[in-house]
This record gives sequence, C-alpha cells and structure tokens, in this order.
Amino acid sequence: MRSGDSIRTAIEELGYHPSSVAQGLRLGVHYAIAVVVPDITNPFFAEVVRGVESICRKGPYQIILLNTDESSRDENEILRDIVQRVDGIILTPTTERQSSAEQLQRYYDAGTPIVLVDRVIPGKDFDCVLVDNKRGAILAADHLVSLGHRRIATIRGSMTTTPGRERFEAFSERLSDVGIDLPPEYCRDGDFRESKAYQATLELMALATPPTAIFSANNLMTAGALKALSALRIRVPETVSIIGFDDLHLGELLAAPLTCVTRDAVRQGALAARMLLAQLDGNVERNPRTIVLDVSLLKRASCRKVRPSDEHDEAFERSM
Amino acid sequence: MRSGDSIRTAIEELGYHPSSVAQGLRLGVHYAIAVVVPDITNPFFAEVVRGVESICRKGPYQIILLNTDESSRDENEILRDIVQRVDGIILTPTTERQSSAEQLQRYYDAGTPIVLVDRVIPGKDFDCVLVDNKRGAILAADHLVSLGHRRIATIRGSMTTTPGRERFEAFSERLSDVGIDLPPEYCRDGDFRESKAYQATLELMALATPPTAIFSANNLMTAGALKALSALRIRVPETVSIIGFDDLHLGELLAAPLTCVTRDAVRQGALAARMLLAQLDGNVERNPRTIVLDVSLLKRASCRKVRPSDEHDEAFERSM
DNA sequence: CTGAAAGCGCTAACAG
DNA sequence: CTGTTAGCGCTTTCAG
Repeated sequence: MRSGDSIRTAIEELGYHPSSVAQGLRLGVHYAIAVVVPDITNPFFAEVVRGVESICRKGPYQIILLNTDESSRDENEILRDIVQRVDGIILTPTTERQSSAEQLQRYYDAGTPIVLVDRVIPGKDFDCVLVDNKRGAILAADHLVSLGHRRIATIRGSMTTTPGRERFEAFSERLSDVGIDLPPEYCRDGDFRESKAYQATLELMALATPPTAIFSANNLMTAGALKALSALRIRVPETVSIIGFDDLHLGELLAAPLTCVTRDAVRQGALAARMLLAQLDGNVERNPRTIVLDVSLLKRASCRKVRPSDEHDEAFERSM
Repeated sequence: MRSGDSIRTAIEELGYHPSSVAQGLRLGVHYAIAVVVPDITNPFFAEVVRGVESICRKGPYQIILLNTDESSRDENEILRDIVQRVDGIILTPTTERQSSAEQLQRYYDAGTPIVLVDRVIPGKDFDCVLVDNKRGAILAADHLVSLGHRRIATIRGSMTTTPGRERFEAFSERLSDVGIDLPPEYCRDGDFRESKAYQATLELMALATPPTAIFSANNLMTAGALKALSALRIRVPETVSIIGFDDLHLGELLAAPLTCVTRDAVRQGALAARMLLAQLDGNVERNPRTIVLDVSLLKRASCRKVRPSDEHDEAFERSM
C-alpha cells in the first residue's frame, strides 16, 4: 500500500479540507471576487451577475455581491472594505467623477485586477465591457423620427455616468442633425431610478405642449414613465409613444409591449468575468482592453406612427 | 501629545486596515455568509438577497452568492465547496427529499448556522422563514370561486418542494371543499420555471373543455402561462382568468394587470439574515424557529367574473 | 499598564 | 526524495 493512498484515504475519512482562510493568508489569495453593482434588484444587473456566475462557477473563485444603491459614498466604503478580501473586482461605478476614481486607481496600481461593467471612468485605463450607447440612442431617435414624431422628449440618466451621458448626447445630436429641436423642457433629469422618472413624466405630460414620444435612458426609468402614464390614464402609444433603453422584465406582455434598445446583459457579465480571470491568471503584463457590445432595436408596440396632421392638432393641444 | 493619537494618525496616513483574512485565521471566522438561491435572475430571489444585504450591510459579514438552478446535484456541490469558507448559510433548498438533507444536517450538526428561506425540509429542524402558502392558495381558490369560476386549472410547482406541495394541496382541498372537481387534466406539473408552464398552458387550452381560470404556483410560471396565452392570442381575462402566486416585476402594467397572491420578499430575506446573525452571535443554545410571513391577495384585472351562462356556453365550447 | 511571544493552518523553502 | 521550519497578520495570553 502506497502512502499516497493511505493519506488520500485518511483525507476522505476525516473529511479534511484545506482551510481557505489559512491558504489565503499564506498565499495572499482569497479565491473570491467582488461584484459591485448599483442594485441586484434591477433585472439588468441580476443578469450581469448571472453572467459573471456562469463563468466563475467552474473555477475556484466565489462571488461576493455588493450593492451601491448609486451612492458613490457607499461605493467608496464598500471598495475600501472589500479590496483586501478579494482577488479582483467587477464594478459598475456610480459616477465618472475623477475624485471617486482616484481610490480605484490606487487599488488597481496596488495590484488588484479590476473590470468595469457598463460604465467607464474617462481618462482611467481599466478593462471594461461597455455597450454601444451612441448607436442605441441613434437607433431610438431614428425610429421615433421615422414614425413621424417631432415633439420628442427624453428622460436622461445620471449625466455623471457613461450611459447617461452618451445616450443623451447621441440622442439629442441625432435629433438636431435631422432638424428637430429638443427644447430644455423636453429634457428631464433622471437618475436611472423609477421615482424621478415617474415625476418627470408627470411634468412632461402637464406641459402646454406635451411630447408625442419619450425616450427613457434605462429600464427602471421606463417603468417609472409607464407607471406615471398609467396613473394619468394616458394611453401608450395612442397618446404618447415610449421607447426605452433596455428591455423590461416582461416587456412583451405589457399593456403596450415595449419598444426598446436591447443588448445581452448576461453576456456582458460573462465577458467581464472572463476579462477578470485573464487578469487573475495574468503572468502577462497589464494591457487594459475595452469591449463594446452591440445593441439592437426591438420593435414592439409602444411607439406608433404619427400622421403629420397630429403634429398640429389644435384640438388635441387644447384638450390637455 | 498622547501616543494613542499618533498611532491613530499613522493609521490614517498609511491607510492601514487590519487584514480580515489574518483575523479570520486567528479567530476562526470568515466574515462571510453564503446565500444560495435557485436563480438570482428571478425577481423574487433578487429581492430576498436584497433583504439579506440590507441587514448584512451594517455588519462585518459579506455575502457570497450562489445559484443552484434548481439542481439538487449542483446544490450539494455548492454546499460542499462553500461550507468551509463561510460562517453561515442562507439557503432555499432545491428539494424536500431527505437524501439531500443529510448533508445539510451534517453541516448544521458540525456547527454551521443555517437558515432556510421559503422551503423547508420536513423532519429536519432548521431556522426558517416561510410564507403562508396554504392561506395564499386558499385566497386564490376563493377568489376564483367567488368570481363564479368552476372550470379551474392549476400549474403546480415542483411537488418535492414546500411551496409546490403546500400551494397545490391547499388549493385543491379548498376547491373540493366547495364542491368543485379538479380533474387530473386540469393539474399540470410545473417546475417553477417558465418553459414547462408555457407548454402546460398550451395543453390546457387545447383541451376539449379548457378551463376558465388558471392558478399558477409561482411568478416564473405565471410569466410562462401569460406568454403562451399571448402566443395563442387568447385574451386574459376575457377567455381565461389568471391568478398567480407572487407578483411579476411590472405586474400592474401588464396587458392584463396581474391578480396574484403576494408577500414581502425583501422582508423575508431580511428576517432570514437576522436569524442567521442571531445564530452567529449565538452564545445561546440552538433553538430552531420557524417564521411564517403572511400573504395578501392583490386584486387587479387578470381575473374576471364568469356569468353562470358562460359555464355551459355550448357555442364557446364548440369553438375550441 | 506596556511589551513580547505563541500560535491559528497553511505552503514554500530548505536541510537532511 | 522526505521531513522540518519559518512566517503570512493578527489576537490573546502571559511576563515584565
């Protein structure tokens, strides 16, 4: 009987497992990565996390889940507490602001692999998995315009954020390129959350000349807009058309099946995980890469065609 | 100048943080808990996890997130790999089967605090946070009956699962109590997932005498049923009424705003976390407790009143 | 009351 | 090739 076997047998019998804590201390490895998202309750981030998990499931890395609630203070605290407990970080940063980024940069420089998801920090060089926000916004603008809309409003996401900024800029530029004015009262500030978008929609529809279409910069805000419209008993798309960036969970089953720009969130998470694992394996030198995923326009029923006459329908305008 | 101050200053300046890994090794603590759910992509579990997080956020415990995909093999593997890396486990077990429970019992007996969420393992004594499935099912049955329905079908969840079993049993008992027959062809097996419920709904509506109402035992299956009906171009609630257990994400905005039995999933997660923390603090002796959360009936528009005449509407039946 | 030392469980380096 | 040992960063204990 070889000693190797008897040892193996003993291991079996006693149910021995090396202590990962002791390993961690000795090797400086944690076999854990932090996944830091604004809110796991947002289906988009749930899918991202699922994508990360699908990759990590095979490997030795566990996922530590953290929510920032879009608070950059919380994000800083979370990062500070977690950085020493994980081997790498997958993060959707709350803001593009440089002050916030300094901390992250320090961690990265100190050797912690980092991958950004959906939002970048301009000027800082991290691996990241983005989505083609500009193309998505242009797709949305073109769709509305092709349907004959000219009184178009938008509820934008946080402008200190990559998708918030890019989606709004590309959308308004495109409109201006085709000669459509996007007046200030048609640009409402949102923060990617439902409640502000709800309020914004109420205000939009209370204008003397309400828009005939609204572009909402993310899924939660689209939900807020839809709820506001429903409370107002305003019909979609008969009275207003709605187009969103990102699908809603049961977007196809809504009273007005949602027309929107979509992308593969699970894939986005999976790619982020792969990039992180590559950094973790990384004997190679660091060479931050940016992946930009494509988007597509999902035409359902929440946007309708506007006849030229609607545009100057005095009766309609008086009725508001 | 006191030395305490200069030390504090030095700590500040150097950005020193005690290594939780070293602490862990010394103290035999991981400062991590495992949260094991079927699928984080299911909004119900996302909310449960959020509830857990809301409690743990203050404390020193991090959340390690794991998905079982309703596979009890995966669950076993996950548990085996994770038990030595965490201080406690919050779990929604895949099955009530005893064979699966043995492993869990061993871990518990070996000292790992465990809290079960939404599903118990009969005969095993763990802390758990359940929901009043029987009352929920009875609420659903009574609602349909009060609306005049008599041809009532159900898509049940996995019967090796607490909610699957309890919801079905209470529902069918209640129907039988009020003299309504629930024939085998009206009882379809689901597994809490969308696709099987989709198929089941197709079959249900293809029957010679299709039901006028369907009770679906969880949110994902309700989505599946709704999608099948939408594909079949069958109107809800005009042709069939739908009542679900658990709300859908935008349940109020659906073409047929969903009537359902609901509960507070975030609270369920938060309570589970509190129970786990109590065990972790626990100088006290173990004394497994079961918390049963109440449910409520959310009446929206996916169930309609059936006139007695509808029940024997020959024309309708021939038209199928 | 302050300061040194042992040891948590592991692995890598090194001696035999 | 096998066996011993040092030390990862911390806390607790014990000595000074």
